[in-house]
Parts: sequence; C-alpha cells; structure tokens
Amino acid sequence: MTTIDSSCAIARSLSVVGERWTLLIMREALSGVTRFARFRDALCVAPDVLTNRLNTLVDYGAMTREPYQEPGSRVRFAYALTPAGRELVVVLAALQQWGDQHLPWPDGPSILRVARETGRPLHVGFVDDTGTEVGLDDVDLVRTAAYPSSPAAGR
Amino acid sequence: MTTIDSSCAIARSLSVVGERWTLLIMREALSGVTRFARFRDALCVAPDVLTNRLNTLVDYGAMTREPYQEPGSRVRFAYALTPAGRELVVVLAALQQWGDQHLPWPDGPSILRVARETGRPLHVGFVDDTGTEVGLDDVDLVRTAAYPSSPAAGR
DNA sequence: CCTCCTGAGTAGGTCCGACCAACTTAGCAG
DNA sequence: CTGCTAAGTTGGTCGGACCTACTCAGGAGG
Repeated sequence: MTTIDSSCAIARSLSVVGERWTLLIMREALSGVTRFARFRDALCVAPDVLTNRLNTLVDYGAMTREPYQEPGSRVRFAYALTPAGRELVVVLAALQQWGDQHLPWPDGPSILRVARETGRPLHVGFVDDTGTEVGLDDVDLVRTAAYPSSPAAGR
Repeated sequence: MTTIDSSCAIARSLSVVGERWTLLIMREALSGVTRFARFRDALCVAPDVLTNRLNTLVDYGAMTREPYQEPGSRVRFAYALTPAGRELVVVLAALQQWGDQHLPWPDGPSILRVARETGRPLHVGFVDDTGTEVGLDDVDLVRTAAYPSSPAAGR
C-alpha cells in the first residue's frame, strides 16, 4: 500500500490504517494498551508485523513512540495515541456499528458506545454544521476541482 | 482474514471489508459503478483479485450479483449495492474525514460531504438517541457480558 | 461465413509480505 | 553468573497479490 500520495483521502487513510492488523492495533490502543508485548499477546500478531505496523502508525502521526522507565527497570518504549490517532475512534465505531448490524453475533454486541455524561447509547452518523443529524440517503458526495479526471487516479 | 467468527464486531467487519481493495471497490460502487471492467479500470486492480473481492462482498451481503441484458448484447452481470453495503458510506466517510484532516493534500479535499436537502457541509460523528451530537471525548466504549475474557479472543 | 471487438472473467508464474520459531540485547533479581 | 522479562530482529516457509496472457460468449462488420 504505497498510495499515500493519492488525491483520494480514503486511499490515503487506507495506506496508513488499511493494512492487516492496523485497525485492531488501534482498537487495543484506544482501550489503553501501550506496550509492544501487550499488543502482541492481545492480538496474537507476529512481532515483525507488529513492529512494522507500529512504525507506520508513528510515521504518519497516529501514535508516538516514547521512552519510559518504571522504577527498578530499564528504559522501555511505550506507544501512545496522538490526538489524530484518537480520532480514528470514528472509523472503528463505524466498522463496529456495521458489524453489529449486518454480521450479528449470537450473544449480541460485545462493546457498546455510550455517552460518558448521560449514559445514552450512541451511534455514528452524519451531522451538519448546525449540529443536526442527516440520514444516509440525504448525504451527497460532491467532487471538487481537486478531483482527478484521469482514470485510475483515484487509486 | 478468516476472523468472521470473532466476537468483536470490528474484527468481523474487517474480515469482510478489511482486505486490500475492498473499501476502494465500495467507494466506486457508491459512486455508481456496477460492472466488472469499470471497477478494474477505475482502480487498476488485477482481475483475479477483483473477482475474489466482489465474491466476498456478495457472500456477506454487501453487494448482489445480478444478470442484466442490454438490448443487442448478451447477458452480463452487474454488481449492485445492497442496503447493508450502502451503509458502509459511514465507514468510507470516516476514513475520508480522517485523511482530509491528518494527511492533507495540497489541492484540498477532492470530495466533500454535503446534505442533499440543505447543501450544508457534513461531518461524521457520534449522535445519541435524542439526536444530539456528542464529542469524541464524551464517547465511552463499555464492554458487555458478551465480551470475551480469554486473551486473544478479540482478534 | 470468417474475423474482430468487447465484457467478464480464468490460468500460470513471480514476488512480496504474513507467519512462525528462534535468537538477541539490556537490565534487574536472586 | 544464571535466570527472567520486555522489546524487538532474523531466517525460512508459504499463501496471496500482482502481471500477463488466455478463454469464452455474443454481436458487428465485411
């Protein structure tokens, strides 16, 4: 996936988070995991692949790699989400919502999205600049002048 | 990706749409593409890979494969989005929004999301059951009883 | 009739990346 | 000085992505 230079924002995002394991790594990170071995053990992902994915996440600003030192231990490295990385919760929640609806699981959802303040259930949707929600059928994707006219340029 | 039987809805969704090309195929489908050759030419994807991806999308209910016949031509097949497939616009828009914000492109966004009725710009976000938007920091992901306790079960 | 063209794939070979297991390196604990 | 652990690196295998060429069916044109 070397399409980071695509004019399509979807393709650019996918070049960062579209490889295998990456979004599952972000799921773990959002639930508080920061260390290499915990990612590896939680996901059973091969260490070389994990190294690779963490590096691209750091390279593109979704995570930071920072040394830390627990008392009585040597310096180690922690992977922390950046604000940009934290915003991927929208993508993850959208995938989760889709999976819950269209690929249901006998026991029901294993994770719910609720508002921290009110406890109300949440869903992911489209909102306009006045804060009112808009249904999927009212969403229009319009091309700007930046849209490429040549074929295959949207790759 | 044979994790369609995961208890995690994110992992299940990714087993359907998480492979390379799949979400780009859905992007084309959402902009009206229905035929094999048009997908292939728009994305420059290898035909065997395209066959494979279209089949899994059909298998899991995101698309249908239906024969059609243009006058003066033999029967061919069209790939059409199902309602479930159309709902993936939320995932695509979330990826697009993230890419526009964090991996910007010199010419600016090539596609905008606007409300069909009002023309107002749209973004993807969390909405509660009263229709009010909730900021990312107010989103809480809570585990239900269906959440697996064994390690690596969330894969 | 024979040939060409087009749409929708299938088939064969190459190569890269995921996977697995073993090894490494650095520091602390006993 | 021997283990133990965290955080990787390295080497080999194998499946899937990739590219090219081929197939197959039905018009259209000559």
